Amino acid sequence: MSSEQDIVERLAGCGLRVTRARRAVVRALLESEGALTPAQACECARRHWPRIGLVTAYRTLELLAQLGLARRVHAADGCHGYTRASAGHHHNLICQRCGRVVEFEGCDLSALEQRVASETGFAIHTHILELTGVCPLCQNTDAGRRS
Amino acid sequence: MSSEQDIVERLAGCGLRVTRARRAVVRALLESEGALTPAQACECARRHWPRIGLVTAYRTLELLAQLGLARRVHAADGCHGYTRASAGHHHNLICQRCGRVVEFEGCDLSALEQRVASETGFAIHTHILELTGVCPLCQNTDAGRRS
DNA sequence: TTGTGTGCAAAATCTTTGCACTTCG
DNA sequence: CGAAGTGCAAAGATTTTGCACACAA
Repeated sequence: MSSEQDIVERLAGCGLRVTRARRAVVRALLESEGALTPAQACECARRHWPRIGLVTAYRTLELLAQLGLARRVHAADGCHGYTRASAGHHHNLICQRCGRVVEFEGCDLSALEQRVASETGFAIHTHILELTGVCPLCQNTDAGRRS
Repeated sequence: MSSEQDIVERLAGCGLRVTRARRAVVRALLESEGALTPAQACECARRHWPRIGLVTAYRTLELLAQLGLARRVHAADGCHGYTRASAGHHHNLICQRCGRVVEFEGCDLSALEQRVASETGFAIHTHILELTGVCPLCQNTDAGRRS
């Protein structure tokens, strides 16, 4: 997973400014175990930079997502959450009980993609893949308690 | 793909009423090649039942999704669209140019799921998978024209 | 006939935009 | 200093809710 330092360097490398507000959003994402909506990210970021506004949370999450430093989480109930993202091709594994998000890599869908491509005639470019289940902590906890 | 008749029977079988508004939304979904947002579904459904209101489109799509007769489409720009869904475990293949949605089946992720489960300790219950690419029609059309 | 389902209007949310002020580089 | 970035307030969308009426069963 990227560190705050990595992200700061990445921003600077793109000619983007490293502001307090952006740092605060980045920290919120790194600290959170689960996905954050813009409103939640704003709230968490305020711990680091109280003056941050909701609009900046929206803009910063969108920016981080474009840079590949954050990723939208597609849950059954919507896709308004963002989570930190490592460099490279990764996917998310989400705990349906506590919301924790863990990354994994090494999805090998090329065989599937080839089969579907030849069956449908589509040229397949990319995919969305997310696994959902129950994390070890929640398994050890009798049904339903939150982390 | 389910026919209108199948869907009607499914509704009736659940003790739900088969109203004109519901039929109109079902037809809108079946006629559309791509995913429909509630607003779009409402507009299309009006061709069959002009008095339908937007609220009913929301409620009906949600209802159909719960019955497994419709499915949310998770695109990069959001997940506010619904598409028709066949019975059983299927996934969507989406044309990034014209928006056409095609179903496919036979995703075999069990090996991947087992590997990730043992690496992370999660008990994996389900997954979201969508492929994105360019459909045959759009491939034959010089960049960018819509169907 | 009866109660589920509907449409409408209004409320509640969520998201984007415009603009003057800050602040990073 | 200069321009990118921010916060605020307001506008725009989207989604939900309350309620009287309609209409499948």
